[in-house]
Amino acid sequence: MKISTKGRYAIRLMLDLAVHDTGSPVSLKDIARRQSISEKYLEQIISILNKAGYVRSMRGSQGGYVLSRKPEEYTIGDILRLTEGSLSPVPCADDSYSGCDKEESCTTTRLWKKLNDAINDVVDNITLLTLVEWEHEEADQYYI
Amino acid sequence: MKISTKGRYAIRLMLDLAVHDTGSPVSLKDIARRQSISEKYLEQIISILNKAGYVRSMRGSQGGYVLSRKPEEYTIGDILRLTEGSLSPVPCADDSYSGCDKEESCTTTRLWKKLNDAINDVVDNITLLTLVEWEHEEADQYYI
DNA sequence: ACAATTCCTATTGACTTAGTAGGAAAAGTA
DNA sequence: TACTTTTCCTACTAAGTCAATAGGAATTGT
Repeated sequence: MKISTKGRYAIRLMLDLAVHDTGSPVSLKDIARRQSISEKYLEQIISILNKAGYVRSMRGSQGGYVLSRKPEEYTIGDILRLTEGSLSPVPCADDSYSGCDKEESCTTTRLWKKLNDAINDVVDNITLLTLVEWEHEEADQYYI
Repeated sequence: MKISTKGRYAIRLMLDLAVHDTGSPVSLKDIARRQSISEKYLEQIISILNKAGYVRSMRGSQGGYVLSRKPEEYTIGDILRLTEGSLSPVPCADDSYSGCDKEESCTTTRLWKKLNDAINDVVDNITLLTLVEWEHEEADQYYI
């Protein structure tokens, strides 16, 4: 019942892009250094985000990545589902599931759907902007 | 982000015991047949529940298992944590975690803790009795 | 004695995870 | 043009997890 590093790093990557959004592209090298994550591994993760249109890339020297939308337009659920696949705790609680005849009794499915709803309720109501704001709150504490 | 068959089967196993609690022990063979799960695999799972004192066993002919407490005294969270380990979606959102210095920024930890709380809120407020009641509700629908 | 049952340990094939590795292609700069 | 920086793409791998299967020992009611 774990979210893998792929999903967790994707969140940190996107948050890093949101925080360092100055108009000019941000290189993976910088993100990797700031987040202490292998640049080579981040390459694979951002490639998923790139293909899905979540980020835009500029190749070559001085190249890098920028968010293609505003931070408030990405939910955490979007990012996690893209990188992790379905967040449903069991296959049969997934909306796109269609193989449950007698395998799971409906009683336990009802349980899993409740759990699924609770998870979605969190990740679909927190956006990248929320995380940026949280980060600022944290920083404020040092000055107040 | 999946609950494995071990945890799911454990829930179905305990629910089966709760539903078929007539005082006399229920054999794994019967449970395996009713739930369409390999008896050998169930052995391993119920062994965990047995060692934790969740069920009591009677060996030999006419042997089997009975719940050691009342259905309302088991939460789904108890059963899942026992069989699956921690339900926390990431290591650092776990209460017993103590290795996070700079690895994860506190911002994302705050996110994972929210998710963790949401998950626990569901599984710790549903008991075996709840599942039994749900099962009866389902059955009722055929007669009303 | 026998059958049914729990108990215990080992093994296995498939899959997933968390990267590492090497190099091609593109683009800005000297 | 040559060089450097950067993205892009594919392949590989060691370690671990999952979901069982397998075989047999110990116990107990009939």
